Amino acid sequence: MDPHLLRTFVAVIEHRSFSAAAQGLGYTQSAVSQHIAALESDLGTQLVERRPVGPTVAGERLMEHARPLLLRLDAARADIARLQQVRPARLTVACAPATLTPALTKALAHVRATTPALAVAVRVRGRDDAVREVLTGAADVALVDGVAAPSDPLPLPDAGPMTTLAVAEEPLALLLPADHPLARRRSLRLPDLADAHWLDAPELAVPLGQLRAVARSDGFAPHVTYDGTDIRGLAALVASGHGLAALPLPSTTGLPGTAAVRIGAPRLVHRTEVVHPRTPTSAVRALVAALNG
Amino acid sequence: MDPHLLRTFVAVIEHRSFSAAAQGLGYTQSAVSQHIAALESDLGTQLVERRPVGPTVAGERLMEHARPLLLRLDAARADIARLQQVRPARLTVACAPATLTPALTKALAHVRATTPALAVAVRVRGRDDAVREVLTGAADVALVDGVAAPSDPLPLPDAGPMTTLAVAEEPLALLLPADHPLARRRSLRLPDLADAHWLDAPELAVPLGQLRAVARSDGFAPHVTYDGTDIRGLAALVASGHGLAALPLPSTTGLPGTAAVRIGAPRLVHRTEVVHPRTPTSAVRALVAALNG
DNA sequence: CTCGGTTACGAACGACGTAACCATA
DNA sequence: TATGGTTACGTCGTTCGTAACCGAG
Repeated sequence: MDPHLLRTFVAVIEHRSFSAAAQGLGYTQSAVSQHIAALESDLGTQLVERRPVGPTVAGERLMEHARPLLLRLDAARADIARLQQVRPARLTVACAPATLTPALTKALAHVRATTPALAVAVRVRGRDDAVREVLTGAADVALVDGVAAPSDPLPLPDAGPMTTLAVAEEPLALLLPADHPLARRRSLRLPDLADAHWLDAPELAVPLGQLRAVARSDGFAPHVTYDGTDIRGLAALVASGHGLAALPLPSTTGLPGTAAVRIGAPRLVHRTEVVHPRTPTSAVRALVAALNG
Repeated sequence: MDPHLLRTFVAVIEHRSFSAAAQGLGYTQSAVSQHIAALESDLGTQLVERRPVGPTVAGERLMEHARPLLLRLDAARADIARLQQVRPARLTVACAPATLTPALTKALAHVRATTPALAVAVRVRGRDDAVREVLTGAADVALVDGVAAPSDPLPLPDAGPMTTLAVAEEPLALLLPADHPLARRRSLRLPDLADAHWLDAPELAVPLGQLRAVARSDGFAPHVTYDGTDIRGLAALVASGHGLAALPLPSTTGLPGTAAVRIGAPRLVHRTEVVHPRTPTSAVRALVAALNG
């Protein structure tokens, strides 16, 4: 199970085509065919269905391993490379949409003021992508958010050693239409809402999967999915009755047509964490200090 | 970063010798030397210190990645292999010492009674080894224990997809000498004991690292380490004042010279979980059912 | 007939072993 | 000097690309 073969396998499944994967990888179609054949003979099973191209059952199982495997391989390489680098004149922040708050912008401003020559970049990513960029060295530090019990850590993908530190915990709120019967309540119990119509906004609001996990419930089925990162767009969907969404309380103010009700039970918080490598650059250390100070 | 090279690297670091690693792997010493040289040139850093042989800083960092990487590689192969197998005439249980309880032996008896031809094997392993054996297919199912907040899952190494299910949660108790000033108490607060003398019995009692994590404390420093799996041996050490140990309450009865006091705060439990692959054999399913029924 | 995956084959490359080499305790 | 890691080099296996092949739509 050479990583090259795994990489080819992943590309084939993603492109649903041998030739497209070959092009993407800079191989010939023949080489890709040979790679897949080698993998299949090594594992003793067919992994890819041809015409149309797609994973077999074993192939799908392999995919669950291949991606984290390749990620960790890249993470290991990046980790070693970081030990040798000497140029801390860059600070790239990968942050989840809901973490781009005044606290972050102020901290960034502070870092830029104290180290003027620093090239600062901010990129908004999904939670897992943000962590992945830190692991592979594409970003220096990530800010991710999610829901958890108070002072519990967030469940993050484990692809290698990294340092995580909580920077904020805010009450959790439910965003609902202003004219919703529950909109006047002071507080709500989450279990009562498991069967409601939910908006799944994985990039922006609390992912329903996390909600399901912390609430230990099978409910919270997505009714409508919102793939954007714009909170006004989410609010518009909520206001027009497409579903409910869980958000950090502070970011629910001033959203027209909606009301926010604090979630009282179970005791949950919206949590923001910084994630950075074990060997942070001085700029990362400065940012983390500014976020905490 | 070919897995072969990583495997060689790990062997070299473990054996603290190129030639010993070569022997262990079935290579010549020369090949091992070439493997290390290839890795070092690939990553652009020295990884191994020679004479005496040992990891450099970068090498230690690589070790943190190499082991989980190789484990997951084996897990992936085992996972695919399981999909093809047809012989469920074997049931190998890897269990942590404290999980070998009457509940388990009764469940095993039940499984053996209903499927007489089944070859049952029980092996006692450390927590991580037990999980590793399940991932690599060396065992069919693992029973592991640890400490956690009530109905929180145990922190297990994430080396691939697996199913975990809680089978028991018992109150946590502190084992101390019978004549200890706290021995008469009905209940104890854990934070008050962070600075006590602790026995670290990672194979048997609650690992101090887990205790430190759930109690969010820097204390619980190991005073004496006990590497055995025999609870009478641990009790003897506790009775003679070598330190305290946290154990599940039910297993503290009848230990001479010791007293057990329930840990009241924070609210923690000793938790036992079954771990098995996503594609359990029928025997595994039967065992899990018996454990829950 | 065409598109796309497979197979055959040769050239280039890489990996391993043998053996000579060299550095350190 | 002996032990043990390194280097040189020859052999063999592997991997890739070219090109012929073949099966499904």
